[in-house]
Amino acid sequence: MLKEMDIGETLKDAGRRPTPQRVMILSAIRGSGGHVTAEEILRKVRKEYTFIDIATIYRTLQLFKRLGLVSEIDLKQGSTRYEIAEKEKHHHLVCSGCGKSFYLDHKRFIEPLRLALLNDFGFEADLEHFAVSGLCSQCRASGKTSSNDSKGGR
Amino acid sequence: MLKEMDIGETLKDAGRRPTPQRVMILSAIRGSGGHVTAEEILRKVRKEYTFIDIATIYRTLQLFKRLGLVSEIDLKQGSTRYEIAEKEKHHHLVCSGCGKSFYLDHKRFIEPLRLALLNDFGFEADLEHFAVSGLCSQCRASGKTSSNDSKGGR
DNA sequence: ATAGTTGCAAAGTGTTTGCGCTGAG
DNA sequence: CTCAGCGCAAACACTTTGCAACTAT
Repeated sequence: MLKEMDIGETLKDAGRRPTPQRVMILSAIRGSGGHVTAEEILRKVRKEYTFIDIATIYRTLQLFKRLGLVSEIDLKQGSTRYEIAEKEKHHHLVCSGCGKSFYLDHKRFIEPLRLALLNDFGFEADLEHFAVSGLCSQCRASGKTSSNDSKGGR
Repeated sequence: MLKEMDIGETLKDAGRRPTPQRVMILSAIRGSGGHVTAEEILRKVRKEYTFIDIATIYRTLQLFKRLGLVSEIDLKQGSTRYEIAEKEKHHHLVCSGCGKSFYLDHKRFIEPLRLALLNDFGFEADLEHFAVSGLCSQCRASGKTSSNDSKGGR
């Protein structure tokens, strides 16, 4: 459970300033309970502070990424998403029916694959953070098909 | 071994014309021995026919995709790549050191994951075609680090 | 004629950059 | 003072779209 305080520390340690914008951006991500796009962060922060610009969001996200505060996920939904970095490696199942995403434990599901690739090919897979799309059980039950034609939605 | 002929059949069956552009685009992909970007196809085809436009490439790629002639891969390297569609499902290992990519068999490596997700979560993963980035054995041997900072390169 | 196809130019996304102004150290 | 950080506008890379001309049937 990181608290607001941390951002100050982390930023100062890196010789950066904990500006209001940065604090707002971080809490916007925190308050979203998941992974958000830059655009979504922009909208959230604008409720508090109208003048924030998308460039600031992107610059801040890059900074946060470098500092290990957030991590990036590409859910293949057009734009990159960001979430608060956690110590435990994990991935996402993204339902193309309802858009929801689910936590996928690394050790149990992904590590075996990583090891297999390493053993069989000597390939050191970078499975830091990725997303598997598909249909969640609910959507399957309600008879949706994997109408995942990408582009367009939203 | 599909031959040039097939494109004619496939297109005609779909009520489309096997135009020179389309033939050239398909053989450009074939002749690339792997997965290519739209831009790369453009360059290849232009050697034969200077006036081809990138829009035609994209339109044709969409058409080919719909007809099942090519499949799309997002190697996360900026632009989408395309390759000749094969019957056997497979994926790619993409080395972030040398850029090379390697074939990854579906049944052996990915199907187990798919089944696990289905059993454990009832999640029907759409693991059609994806790419795992990392370092190939050669690059590991030659001491490269996973300097995969994405964006920017080229 | 009719419908499919093309080149060209323009528009669209999502993201990044240049720049001058501001404000903390 | 000095440099990080900001908002703004413009640039960027990749992809899509509108349109008028063209072409096989």
